[in-house]
Amino acid sequence: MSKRTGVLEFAVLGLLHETPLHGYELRKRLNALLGAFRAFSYGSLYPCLKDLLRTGWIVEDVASDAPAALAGKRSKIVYKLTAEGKERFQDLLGESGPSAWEDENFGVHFAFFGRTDAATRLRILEGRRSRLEERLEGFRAALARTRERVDTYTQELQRHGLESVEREVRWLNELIDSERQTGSAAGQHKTVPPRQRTTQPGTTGVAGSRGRATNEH
Amino acid sequence: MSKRTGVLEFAVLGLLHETPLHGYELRKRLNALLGAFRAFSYGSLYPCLKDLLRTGWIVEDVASDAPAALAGKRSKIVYKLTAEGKERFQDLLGESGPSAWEDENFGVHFAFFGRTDAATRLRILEGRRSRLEERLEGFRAALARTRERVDTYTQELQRHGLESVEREVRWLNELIDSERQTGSAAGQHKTVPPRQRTTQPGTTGVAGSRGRATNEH
DNA sequence: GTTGCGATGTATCGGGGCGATACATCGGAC
DNA sequence: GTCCGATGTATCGCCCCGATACATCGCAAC
Repeated sequence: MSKRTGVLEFAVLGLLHETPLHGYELRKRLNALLGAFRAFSYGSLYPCLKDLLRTGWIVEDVASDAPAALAGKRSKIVYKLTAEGKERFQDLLGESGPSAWEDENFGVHFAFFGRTDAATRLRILEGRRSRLEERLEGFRAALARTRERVDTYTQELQRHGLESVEREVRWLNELIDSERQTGSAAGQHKTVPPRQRTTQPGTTGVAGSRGRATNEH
Repeated sequence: MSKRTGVLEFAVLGLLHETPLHGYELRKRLNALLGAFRAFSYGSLYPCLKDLLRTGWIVEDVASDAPAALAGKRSKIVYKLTAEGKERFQDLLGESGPSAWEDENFGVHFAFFGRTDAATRLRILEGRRSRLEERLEGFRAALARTRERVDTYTQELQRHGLESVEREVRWLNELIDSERQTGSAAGQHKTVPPRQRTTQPGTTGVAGSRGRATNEH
């Protein structure tokens, strides 16, 4: 218990920040929130909720589902954020160091960009980009080193990975440009500008290695 | 122990199939072999080697590193494949069911395509593709469902993920076309045709969520 | 009207694999 | 002569996933 990287904690706190929820619904929103980035299972969620309960960031509430329902059975536990929990979430939102743009954490931070300070957003985006460029170097070096020494298909796999990261860098560049324009020029649009795709239609690159979820069972 | 999905076991067997290796070198090649697909640490490798030893797929050999070196210290344990290990590897190579194209396994199977039967290759590629197309449906549905209900940045994340999978499907399509041409027309080229990129230069999409490695520490 | 089934809902257990860590030796730079 | 980074072997804590087990609800089929 406890050490938990924080991504689950962060996401739960953020979701509960808007409205109290019970586990089942929470998980669905969680996996929608994080998109293809990653997906959590109950085996992670419930232990995490217990921790959050223990530390006092959230409290549970046996909801009278329908007001008219007779008391007794029909549990349905609703979790809601405490004042300390909100404070904690704000702290996490403010993070702009390397931990905010590492592989595991970037996705969540990005998902909550709507509630993040503009300067922090930009710093995270740029940190992420330089992280990926760093990795790109390593990839290119590895590709050059192993060329002619490994299987053709292995090379294809490496090239494939390389191009994915390249695409992700391009994606970040677009986002950074958007942020810069919005930030300096007009002062304050809602979140991100209309997003007129520059030229080529496909650019991104996150992709999920860890299992999609969506459909249970 | 034991239940091990098989990807590590598979990769180790395949690497050792070419030449005996010791742990350190094995890990480096492992992570080169799998490219951006995934990266294993010693915490996984050594326990796996123990299992393989136990089941008899491999044996260890205290290598006389340089022939002239005096015996005694300087351990350097070299692992080599047994006949049973080779057999096991062949069995794994022949797999063409769903397990061969699931997220966790597809990468390894692909990495060893050079030693895989052409028909099996095609079946795996096609299985993978339909798996991804299935997922695409879910994504699109989720995107439509959550639109206007979630954060702008969250939507961007979802779109990003969606496009990544779309790109991966295009990549698979190219590969499948290549396989088909090679297989029917000329009978037998070495592995994959010269790979003249059709039109647009960027297409792939695997990307790594789970940590790159390459640089230790 | 009851039978069945899929969605909603809560919860735990086993264990795979990662990150950190601890050592030890080697070759070369300074 | 010594410091440092690469080579090398190995373990431990623990996060998180997948599988699994229940229980209830609404609703459609028969």
